[in-house]
Amino acid sequence: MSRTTIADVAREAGVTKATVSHALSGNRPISDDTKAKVLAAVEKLNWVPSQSARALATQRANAVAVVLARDPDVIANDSFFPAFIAGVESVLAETETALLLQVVPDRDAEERAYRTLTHGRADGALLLDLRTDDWRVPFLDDLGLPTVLVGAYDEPTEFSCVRTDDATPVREIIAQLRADGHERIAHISGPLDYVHSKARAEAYSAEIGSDELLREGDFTAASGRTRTAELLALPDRPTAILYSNDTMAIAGLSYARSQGLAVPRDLAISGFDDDHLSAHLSPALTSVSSDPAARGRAAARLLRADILGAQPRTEIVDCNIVHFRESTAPSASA
Amino acid sequence: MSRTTIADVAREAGVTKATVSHALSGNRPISDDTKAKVLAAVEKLNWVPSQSARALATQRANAVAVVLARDPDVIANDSFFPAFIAGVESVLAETETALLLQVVPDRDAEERAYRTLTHGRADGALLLDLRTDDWRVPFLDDLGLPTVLVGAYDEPTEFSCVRTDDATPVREIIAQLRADGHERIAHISGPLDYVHSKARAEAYSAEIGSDELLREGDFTAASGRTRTAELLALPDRPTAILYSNDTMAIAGLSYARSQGLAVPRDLAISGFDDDHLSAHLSPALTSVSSDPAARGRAAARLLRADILGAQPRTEIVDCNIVHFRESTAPSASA
DNA sequence: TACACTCATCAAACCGGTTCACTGACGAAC
DNA sequence: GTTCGTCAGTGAACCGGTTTGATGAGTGTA
Repeated sequence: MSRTTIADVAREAGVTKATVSHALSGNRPISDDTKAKVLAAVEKLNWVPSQSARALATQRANAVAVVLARDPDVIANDSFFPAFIAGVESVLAETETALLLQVVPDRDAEERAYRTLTHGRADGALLLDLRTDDWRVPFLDDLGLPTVLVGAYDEPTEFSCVRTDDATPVREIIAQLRADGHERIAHISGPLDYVHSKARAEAYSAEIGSDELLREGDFTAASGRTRTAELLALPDRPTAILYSNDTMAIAGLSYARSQGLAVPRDLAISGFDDDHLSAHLSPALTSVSSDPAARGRAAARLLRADILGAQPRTEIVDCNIVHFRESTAPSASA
Repeated sequence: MSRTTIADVAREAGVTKATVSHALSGNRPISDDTKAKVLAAVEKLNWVPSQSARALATQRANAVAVVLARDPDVIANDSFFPAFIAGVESVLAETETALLLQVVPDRDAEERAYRTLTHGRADGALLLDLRTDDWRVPFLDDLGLPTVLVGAYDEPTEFSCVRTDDATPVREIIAQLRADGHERIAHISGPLDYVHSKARAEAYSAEIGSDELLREGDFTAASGRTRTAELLALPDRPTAILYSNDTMAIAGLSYARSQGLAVPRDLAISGFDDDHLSAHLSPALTSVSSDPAARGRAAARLLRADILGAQPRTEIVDCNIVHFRESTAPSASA
């Protein structure tokens, strides 16, 4: 089954390839008459233009890419990612743009991946898991690949950016905990070179006025457990812990319990990112839902605009909502 | 910055385009001497071949696709999908194959997506969320697109297939529950036109010998709650419920509790698919881990073989492990 | 010295679209 | 009746690779 090409359609309609192309794209005026003939031929032959030929001719891949340098395990346990992708897709679908996903093991592979992308595979990229002073930003700038940064990026940059306000929910949670009588409030952050971890940790430090009870985790359950153990072993242990994601919070909760502490009576716990199961735990986990789908939609729209040549701009998606649940309920003794 | 092409490399190395191509692909013998010159030129100019040009010339997109017709919400709450994708990627990365992800709203868009894919966008596809008598199977067969089915598919098919044995873990759980003294064991399934839901439900029915306590859910928390409520309202209510995924199980657990039932004392509960948080719930949820990453790897390998023209074959990934946890612990009263 | 036979390289065609410079026909203006 | 402008459509070049048939140099043989 040799596939039908635009030449077949042209022959069928009794016109040239150029006419077929113009009739369909509308780039040149074509009489309604021949336009109808072309459409009929397209229909009859069930023709679909070859994406690779079109990409070569137009220098447009009609695809955007997400390159992830994460460990497969981390991807699997991340509640942000799938929802974000779903949001991205909902926008891309409108323009028949495909989403290219690439997971790479190391920086070398990542550079190669981006290089290949720029050469006919994708028209733009979304940058996730931003680090402070991320090497990819100047690299992609160099490559000239339209890019949207997801997360805050403080260096000056030519790229569009989707940010959220992570400081406000942190302050809200701390305010509530204080109102409930907590004075020793700790924070277990994600890796501090991730911009979002850092933003949360800095909001915590600023509000509390000290880093004494700040510990750096890495978003895994194991680190949630270890850091929690450290904090609870302190002579003057915290009565509340704010975690930078739900996985660590739940691991912490389960450790605290194993030490005979009741949550929230002896220890208040809050997560971040609101995993879909968190509301169903017992105690239900206080967390911050951040509508990853909305951020995905915003990022996709910005990227589309960038590719079409619009000025880069920063969009703040105001989506963080604190859900206070049982795990931070005021203890009866307070 | 007009990108460098193979012609630039050829000029730099003092040879023709053809020689560059052969030197790199090894399709024709090229002297070590010129090969070295070519490589030096490639290095110097930092040349990366254009994927679109290559795709057009070779009729190979070097990409495979996953088209999802799911609701974005469902994607966001699915623990299977990200891990599966991660597994797929780990295999594709070896051959610089990209993964194309497309989320479509309806069947029309899905057909169009597949048509476009076959025309220069992708070399093959992975089919998820298989239904009994799925229209996509004959459709893709017609299109001639190499495809791997993920999940059982009972109709005769020319496609490769990655299956799992879902019946055994269901039987194991039921056996354990019976050993713990349960006699009224219910099952809340996923939509029964999904092959994996159906396989689980059929294993349940066969083992129990009756459909009296079988209810059809749809994998959402809401359905888990509703169906649980129905079962618990029965005059002779079940003392154990087997859910077809963890989300429904947790929703059911939380409903049962709201009705004053203790888990596992008054009601034993088991999930399926082992969400990463399930082990951390309290009570920790008995579930079946199914290693989605392993299935992703198997599917990607089969697809790669298919694209290269291998005979289609079915691979059974034996990955289902039942994790018995507190939610099905034998009640003290038993 | 002529012949066959490799081996390395070249030149051109090809993949399937898009785009641009050009042509021919027709109507309006002078 | 000639000239100009517009409009619809044509033909060829082009995008950047890969592939194939032809070419020429170099070696071995008769």
